[in-house]
Amino acid sequence: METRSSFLPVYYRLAEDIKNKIESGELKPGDMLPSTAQLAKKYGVSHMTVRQGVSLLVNEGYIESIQGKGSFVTNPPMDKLLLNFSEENLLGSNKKIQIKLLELNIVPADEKISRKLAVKKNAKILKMKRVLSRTEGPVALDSRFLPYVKGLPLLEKEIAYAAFPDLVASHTELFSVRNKLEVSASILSKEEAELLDTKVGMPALCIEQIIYTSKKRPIGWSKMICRADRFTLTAASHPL
Amino acid sequence: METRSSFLPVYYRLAEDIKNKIESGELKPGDMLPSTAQLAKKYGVSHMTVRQGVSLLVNEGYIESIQGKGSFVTNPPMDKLLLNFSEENLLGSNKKIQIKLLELNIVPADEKISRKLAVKKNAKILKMKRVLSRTEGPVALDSRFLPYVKGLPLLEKEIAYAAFPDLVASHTELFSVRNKLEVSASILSKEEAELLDTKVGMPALCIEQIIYTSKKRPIGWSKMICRADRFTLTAASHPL
DNA sequence: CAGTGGTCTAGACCACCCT
DNA sequence: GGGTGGTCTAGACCACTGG
Repeated sequence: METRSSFLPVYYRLAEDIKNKIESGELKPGDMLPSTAQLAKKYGVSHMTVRQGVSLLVNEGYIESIQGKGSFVTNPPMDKLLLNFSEENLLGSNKKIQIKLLELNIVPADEKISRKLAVKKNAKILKMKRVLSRTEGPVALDSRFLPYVKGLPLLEKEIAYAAFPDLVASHTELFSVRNKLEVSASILSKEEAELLDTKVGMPALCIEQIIYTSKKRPIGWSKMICRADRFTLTAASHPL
Repeated sequence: METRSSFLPVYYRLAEDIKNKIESGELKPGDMLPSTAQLAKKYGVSHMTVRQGVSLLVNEGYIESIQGKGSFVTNPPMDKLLLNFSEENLLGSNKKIQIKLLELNIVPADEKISRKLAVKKNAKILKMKRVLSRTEGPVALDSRFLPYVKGLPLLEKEIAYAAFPDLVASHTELFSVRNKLEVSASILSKEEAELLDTKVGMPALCIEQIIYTSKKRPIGWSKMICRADRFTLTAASHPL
């Protein structure tokens, strides 16, 4: 008749148990867990089930297991942070997003582009330039470059609204991929300031994105200039 | 006499096998994997071993498993990025790092600090201010604030050189767990420019860090102003 | 219903570390 | 050696999906 507290898997409860002991301070970083055999006995489950639970904690970064020695509580690395970067995120989840396409061209690769995209100089490059706005006004100015592939028409809607990685994937017909971000700061030029409806000399976050194929070939480059007064990047340590 | 290509676990080879099929395009995002039973038969291993291999791919973000339906190739999310932020990283791995402690004080919490650290106004706050330099000169100016705990002396060496999360943990004797970052851009003030050996009006990356206990209580706040011409943040999508 | 992934077992064996 | 984690099995049962 007792209402069981767990409709959850055993290995999961075991993991929660240990996690609680860590967060309450009963187990401190560096401490060794009971051996799998001991835990198996204590919880009345099999060796494999214990391992499944402990593995979960290893994946979550709470525990480090060392063969032949034991499993130890780690002090979770706080210098590894998860950064969420997408346009929805940037502009808020509202539908009050305005995107204006300023330019859409095929241009020859100049020095810088050919370096960034690892293509020959004067190779055909699809270039687009957009202004992203929220209700209160312009937030970011975005320039995107990708190798032009003939016979792959893109709808203007798609060009304007697709997230960069998706756009790159759809234009190049290559799958999956790596995304590398570089974040810097700059000061708005006259042209940038006008497009972003503010004054020259204001500070801006400058976010460069390079999209790679599975084997290191760059297939897309994007540079985003964000008004610092209207946008900040956030990141948080680990999943926990 | 044949040299076996695998001194690696079976589940690992199985995972690599599938991974290769994904990266070569043989398996596309959305495709369903063979069922665990089929894979078990094909590779001549047990159900559990197959699951171990597939789970690995799930953890790495290649596969999504749905109970009752199947396991499917995902198009890996490119908006989730891993950011590495530490002072070694910031200043390069060299030992040519110079850290100068400009200020070390106990100050009463002002409006802003009391908000950031969720303490009462005028609570005692340990404040320190540092300049971080590489060989070519100053890179960043760093201000750190944490609630003062009496009877916890800190060595000056420690104060100057410890990573912020470590410092916070050691001063509060709490196991800090969460680290939240906020990245913005600003323009150097006269004072900042002097300390960083450059001119007023230069752009700077502005990185705020807040350290939390396991249950959301803020126990440390740091604000770092980085010369944009000497430092950029980088992040990359997922593990792969 | 049959087919899928998810959990769990009881036991075997291996690889590694320490003493 | 004895203790640790890591791999693997053969089979049982459950939970969920879909026709």
